Amino acid sequence: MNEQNLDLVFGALSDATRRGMLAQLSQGEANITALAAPYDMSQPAISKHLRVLERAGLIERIKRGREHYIKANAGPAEQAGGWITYYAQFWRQQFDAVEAYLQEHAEKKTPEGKV
Amino acid sequence: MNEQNLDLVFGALSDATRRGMLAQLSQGEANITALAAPYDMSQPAISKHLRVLERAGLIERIKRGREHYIKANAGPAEQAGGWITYYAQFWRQQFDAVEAYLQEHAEKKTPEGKV
DNA sequence: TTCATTCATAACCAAATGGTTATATATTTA
DNA sequence: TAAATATATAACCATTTGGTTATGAATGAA
Repeated sequence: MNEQNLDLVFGALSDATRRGMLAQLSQGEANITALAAPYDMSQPAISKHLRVLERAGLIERIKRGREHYIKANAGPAEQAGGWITYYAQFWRQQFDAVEAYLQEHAEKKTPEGKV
Repeated sequence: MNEQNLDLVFGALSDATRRGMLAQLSQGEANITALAAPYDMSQPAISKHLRVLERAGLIERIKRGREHYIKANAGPAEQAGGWITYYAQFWRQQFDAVEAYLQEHAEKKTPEGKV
């Protein structure tokens, strides 16, 4: 997964409506009408959100007659999650190291360990 | 972490420059000049990117004299990563279930298991 | 065949985003 | 004190984003 794909995936995840759709898809595939139901939004708006998710590779479309079924694709999300997990490890490590240092040098905000 | 915070975190992560800064911060805190160095971009543009990261809670600012040191904050990233991990589990599960079903019913693209 | 349903596309709009240049502020150095 | 450095802010601009209404195309049902 290159940088531009990460842009698309994180960008797609940065909207509550789209995350809601993905959450709904965790229950299994759904057609577009069903996906749209929870939102007070025009049908073309829904269509646009789905296109964003599709461009990011987070969903796939399967046409069955006049209905389009949507299913979520784990791969790109896992990649994006991997990016976070990898770096968060280092950030967490540094934070904990500073905490430990402060602990050792008793530079606590509540001295003597009392409240 | 509420929906709006997730918007901010994923939105902040959806730009390669900002991800690059966070990657750099995995090596430890840095001042803004150092963070800006790899990018062919004006100083105010860098300043804006940092503000986006800050609003998302992904970084913190520590002023030491005229220099502002930046350090990454693991918490919000971990939360966002948790969102992905949680749902990706279901999406992956469904995908694998379909794969297994197709396997069992021998509806493979390469019949008889041969190429 | 005709009507209803499902979905996509075009055209438009306001607001947000990501960049710029110019300028200001605070701090350090000479 | 004067100059240099580090950073922020204001004002501006083009593009993208997230919504709308209007319309069209494909499919299914009556």
